[in-house]
Amino acid sequence: MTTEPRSAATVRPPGTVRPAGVATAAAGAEPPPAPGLRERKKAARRAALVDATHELVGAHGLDGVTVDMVCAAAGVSTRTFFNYFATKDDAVLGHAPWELDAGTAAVFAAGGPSGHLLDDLVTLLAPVLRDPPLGRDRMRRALELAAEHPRLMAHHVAWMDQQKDRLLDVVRSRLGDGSPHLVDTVTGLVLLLAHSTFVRWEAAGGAGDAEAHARAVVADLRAVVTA
Amino acid sequence: MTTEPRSAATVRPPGTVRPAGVATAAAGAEPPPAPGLRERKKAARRAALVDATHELVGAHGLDGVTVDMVCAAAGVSTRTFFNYFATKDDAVLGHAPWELDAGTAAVFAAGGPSGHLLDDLVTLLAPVLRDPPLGRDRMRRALELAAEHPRLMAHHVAWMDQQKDRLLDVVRSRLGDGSPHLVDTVTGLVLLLAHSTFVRWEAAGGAGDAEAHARAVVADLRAVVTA
DNA sequence: CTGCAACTTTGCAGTCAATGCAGTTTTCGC
DNA sequence: GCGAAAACTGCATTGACTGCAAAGTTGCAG
Repeated sequence: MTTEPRSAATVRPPGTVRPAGVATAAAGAEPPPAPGLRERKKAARRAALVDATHELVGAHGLDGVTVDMVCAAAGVSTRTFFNYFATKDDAVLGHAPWELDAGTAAVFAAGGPSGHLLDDLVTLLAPVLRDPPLGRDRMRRALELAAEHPRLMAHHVAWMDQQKDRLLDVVRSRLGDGSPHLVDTVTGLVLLLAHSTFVRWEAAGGAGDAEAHARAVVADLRAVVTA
Repeated sequence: MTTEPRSAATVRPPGTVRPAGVATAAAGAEPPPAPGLRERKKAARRAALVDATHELVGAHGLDGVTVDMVCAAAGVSTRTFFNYFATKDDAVLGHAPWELDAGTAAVFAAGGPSGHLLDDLVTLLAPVLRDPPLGRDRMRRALELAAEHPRLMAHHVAWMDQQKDRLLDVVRSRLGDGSPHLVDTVTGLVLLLAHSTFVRWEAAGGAGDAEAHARAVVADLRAVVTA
């Protein structure tokens, strides 16, 4: 590292804080295997880069910021930036790797928990929406920016589209291999669901439970389709 | 122009061919105002650029082709290329300006023709799907490429998302200003519809009527949502 | 706490997409 | 034909992004 560490994301020791509450209701849940220093540093850096980007964009506007500026601010080489993000815009949007909870996914694949496809989709997505990989605040800022800049929104949509594969697998296990088109359409529907939820959530100023917004979207969909 | 004209898209004189049939059922329809030379040349060039791009990509792969190569092949300056397409990928995808048929749009906005939102959406989109601005073949090739290259598909989705505004207006006039979220969700649904239709159409090898595929998608949606 | 293997970061050189500008050429409407 | 508007072109420049090989870190035995 070059000079001083970034303020924002200090590397905290492993199994400490735990967000104060709730043992996630459901079953099992082996304690997240306390990632090593390497992992934590990586996450911190990613977050720091996103933060630096957001600050600079706030100050100079989206196109007034160059990757080099961000790197300077975050104390990282340009080359490294691209080890973390494929694109400048990815940093703005805070796109980070994410996982579907394995347990929930299994339940979904088996046709549960409610048996209603759309409802179960919401259940499936809720955890990710509830705490996104980089935290709500960063996501919130990213969405605000996306709402302002069409290019970003487009990029975001595109990114979501690329995440489809993850979902495709799960949906396929639930629906079976018989109807590939159906699977595809459903997956698209999931994206729409996620997107609309984001938008509403953001429009509400980030208030309320993401899941609630998702349910509202589902209600709308039902109304429209059956009308 | 530098040397020789491109083979593919010759500039044809104005009010000639007319696709042999059907006076578009509905009312009025002033004959398309026979665009002047300028317009025709522009369209031809756009098409030529897309063709050149497709050929080169076929020969060298998506990333083996530079904008300069395309320009050389099409006999156009690099600078001009970017007067036609905002992006290299836009050329690959053959993104061109398009219009919603004013008459059909009006009918839709008024709640017609069938009164069922989804069905009417299909009716609304059918003309554009049926003859896309640059012709089916080019669209077909573009979709094939998009299916191969995730980046392109992403770009395409993003592009469609940017076209939303056009639709947003129409959907809003139909649904009223009361429920902005609903409008937004419906518009997303339209995109999903268009996209899924494309995909199926492409998967079918470009065979059959796009509208038929669209109706199939709608059927799937109904099944899923009401299940 | 030593040492090796695996993983990251970094600097550098290079490619190429994309844009602004200013001067020419082409088309339009009369 | 003729002037105005629109399109095309070359050029110079910026900045995103990549490959590579040389350091620097971390993980994990021994």
